[in-house]
Amino acid sequence: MSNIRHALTVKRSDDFAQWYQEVISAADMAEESGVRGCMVIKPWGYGIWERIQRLLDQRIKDTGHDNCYFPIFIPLSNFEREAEHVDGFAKEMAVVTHHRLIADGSGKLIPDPEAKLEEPLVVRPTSETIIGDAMARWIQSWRDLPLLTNQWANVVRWEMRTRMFLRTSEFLWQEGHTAHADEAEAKEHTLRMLEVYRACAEEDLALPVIAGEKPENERFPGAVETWSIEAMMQDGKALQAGTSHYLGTNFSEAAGIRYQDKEGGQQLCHTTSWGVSTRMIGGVIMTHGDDDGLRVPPTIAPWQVVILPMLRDKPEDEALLAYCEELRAALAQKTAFGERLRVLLDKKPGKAAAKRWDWVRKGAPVIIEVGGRDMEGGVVSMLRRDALWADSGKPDFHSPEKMAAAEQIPSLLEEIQASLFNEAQERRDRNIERGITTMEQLSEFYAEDKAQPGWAEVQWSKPTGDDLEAVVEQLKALKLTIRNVPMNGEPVDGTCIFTGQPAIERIYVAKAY
RNA sequence: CGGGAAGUAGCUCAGCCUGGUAGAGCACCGUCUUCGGGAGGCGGGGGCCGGAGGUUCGAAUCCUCUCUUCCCGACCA
Repeated sequence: MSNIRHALTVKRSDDFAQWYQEVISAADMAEESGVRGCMVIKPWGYGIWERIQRLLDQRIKDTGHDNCYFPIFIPLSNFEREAEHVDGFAKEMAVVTHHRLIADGSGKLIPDPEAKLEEPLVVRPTSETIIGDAMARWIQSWRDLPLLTNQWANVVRWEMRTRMFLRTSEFLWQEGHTAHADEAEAKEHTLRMLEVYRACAEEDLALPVIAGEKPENERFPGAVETWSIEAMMQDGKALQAGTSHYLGTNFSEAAGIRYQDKEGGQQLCHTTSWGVSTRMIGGVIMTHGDDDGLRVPPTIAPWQVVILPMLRDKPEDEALLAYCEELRAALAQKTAFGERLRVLLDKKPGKAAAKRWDWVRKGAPVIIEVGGRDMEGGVVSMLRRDALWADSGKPDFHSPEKMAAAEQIPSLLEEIQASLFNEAQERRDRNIERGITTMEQLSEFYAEDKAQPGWAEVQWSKPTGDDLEAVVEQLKALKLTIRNVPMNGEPVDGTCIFTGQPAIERIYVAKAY
């Protein structure tokens, strides 16, 4: 295996952080923008986001939500109404204070002091407050409930340390905001959307996740309950891939979101919010990427099948292109995952062998090369990106008959999707340690010399307030965080690893992004 | 935001210490030879050396400031 010449220069096992960056540039997904913490998302990266958007948007609509769009600028006073919320976001907000520039006399432009805004506007870091305002206007009676909305937008959080896709100052996301008549219904909805995220992550992105509730110290500012889906990356760290919040009446009180009930009384609404972002793409990279680049799950691959004719710049090319076009047209009629196949016949000049490696790095699920000899034999040379190498150390080409390939590919794509998911799930399960019952064992498990320890599932007594803070401090010393309390977790049968008291529930502990 | 490192061709970097206005490999363009494979020969294009000031006869090179990136930390729905 060691004689394989991989398509990337950095291996995961040598430097995971650098490998991650190389995948992004080698797969041509995104690049630096020159603006601190902001990236340019290139066609292949954005194409993956568009796929995620399309699939998730359908799931959101299927659960009764309507899309809308709210302003990117939020009046400062609007933001100030919910105290915890302000506290959580104040440190990382971009603020607009002027509406005009003026020449300073030395060829520079400066904000015009005469054009200072009466009230500063913050660039939205999230939209609970401004959507809460709208909800207060839109909701009059119990007949208006539940109010189920969603918006696709960009948000800005002035992050101190950024990483492409995982944490950028500006990122793209979807934020759902709903209002309900009572607590039970709002809580139920919070979990319904968590389940939507679980399904999206596992079925669309092939990311196995653990859904559960965040501990009190990890709650969204202003939330009563915060739930998350957590995925394990190949270096064993956890990635919070989506969150769903039950906000109680906190934002309703702040914005005056009230309705008249059937008895004629005024009631506060119970609201929820939930979001997933372009961060998901980072999760896809760190879950499915390998030493040859990205491997995109077929459901979210902009192109699922790429056909590369071995052009020679000679008259014979025409027949070869026609042969490839027949295959492309046949494939384009097929469906997989309930959608038409997305097939590219890559006619760009250049040798097929060189272009092949470009598509390997990008992670197109199926790559088909076609040369004159294939054409004579009525076959094609097919490569599975998720099973790239043969034992010989060379790319593992298969040679099905052309139309047979067209027949096989839909089920092959579904097989690839399942294979990527299973590989990730097995790796995750293999890297969850369930036998830890003391802090000593935990400390040993995460000792500095252990390369990729993964997660620990431990039992605890669910301390709150200062007691919880003490636990958080202990974990911090080991660079660990509590990820979540898994839903449907095993019953407890021991004592709390932190306090020694009888355990109440199980939690996942891990290093995290 | 603290500590460290770094910004020179599209990419990876050399040159900087010991100032004299730029180099390599890959990529790119042309051409020839190849042609079931990430090819080779020859020729060629491309850089105000991140930006701004300063020292100097002269700055990629020395000094100051600034911007950006990477690593570690703090912070982080």
